[in-house]
Amino acid sequence: MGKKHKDGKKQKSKKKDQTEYTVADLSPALTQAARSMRTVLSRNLLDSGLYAGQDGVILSLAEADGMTAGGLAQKLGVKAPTMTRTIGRMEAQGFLERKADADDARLTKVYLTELGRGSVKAIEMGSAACDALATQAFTEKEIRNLVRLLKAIDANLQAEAVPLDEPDEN
Amino acid sequence: MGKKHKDGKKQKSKKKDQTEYTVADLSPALTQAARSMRTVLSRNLLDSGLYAGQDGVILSLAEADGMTAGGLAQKLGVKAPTMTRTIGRMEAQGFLERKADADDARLTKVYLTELGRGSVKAIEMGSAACDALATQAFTEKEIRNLVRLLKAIDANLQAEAVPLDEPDEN
DNA sequence: GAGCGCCTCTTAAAATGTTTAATTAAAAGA
DNA sequence: TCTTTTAATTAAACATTTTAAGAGGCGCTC
Repeated sequence: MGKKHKDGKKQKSKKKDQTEYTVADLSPALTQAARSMRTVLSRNLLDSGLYAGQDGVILSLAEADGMTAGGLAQKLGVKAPTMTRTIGRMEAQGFLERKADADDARLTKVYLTELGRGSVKAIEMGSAACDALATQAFTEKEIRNLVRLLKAIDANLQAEAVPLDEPDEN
Repeated sequence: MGKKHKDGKKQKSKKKDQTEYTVADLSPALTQAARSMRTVLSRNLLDSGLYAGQDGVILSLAEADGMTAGGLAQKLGVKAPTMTRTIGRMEAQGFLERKADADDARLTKVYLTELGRGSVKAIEMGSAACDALATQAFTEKEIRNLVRLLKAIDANLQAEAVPLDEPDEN
């Protein structure tokens, strides 16, 4: 950018030397960090012919091949039609294939193809490169704590966002 | 066959009591946490008639009214046409208005309307509620460290993502 | 075993968000 | 004056997501 940043452009609420973050800084910081990571991840994924959002499907299947479409949707936090569309696109790209379940014909099970299985390593490498880049100069302890807190945030929010079993009558 | 090593030689994701997270767990955890937060934030924002992504514009203008369209785009990490579109939608909704700069007619400066100014508090409250929900049972120190690390991640990724001055031919 | 309800997935329609490329307008400089 | 650069917008294209509605199959009850 051609602009010059002045040093003391604004000191809204933080000490100039301490950076006293509060809980109010969390959502913007999390949003921004996730956006930056998605940008870098997308760039890495493009080399495999994948779009952002598809890598989660591949990795989930690499861990448990033959998941149902609904299971994938739930695991990745999207609605069923979204997953149908994503799966359809990825099937057209040759990364995976659908097979009807033998026992229950309502279920659509999703399996990785050879191409899909071959892309797992590329995805993991791209993801690892992104993670390494993001955590430059972090200690292992910081990384462990960071992941732990992120997972706790997710659990806290999902507990509120999805009141799963609201037992009315049992 | 599709499964990975089943006996825990690395216990990367199978152990639940130890939670030995590694750097490889970062991007999925960050992605998931940001998705959950966006979901909750969107729900809170809908009460104000705002969509996700618009709150950043309001808050930026609340801090510095009269920013240019380009400045908003840069601050929020989107391209100029995206910001033009977002501003246009929000202007139609009555949250802000555009005015040409008096000195430089190329610049479009953006100002909050009364409606926009009135929504600032609602946004901040919704954001604060989301943050509080997300950080249940967190200590203040954990929160400070978390925000600090998230900002560091963003800085690390942006430093790589935007190789600003790239003198290609000289 | 026929009908009814429920579950799973898919299709359809609509809205948002994003990008690149091209266009318009205005300032800056030679 | 003429050329170049800058800022914003428009246009075209595509990805992602959602809700609502439809199609098909399973299980249970009578």
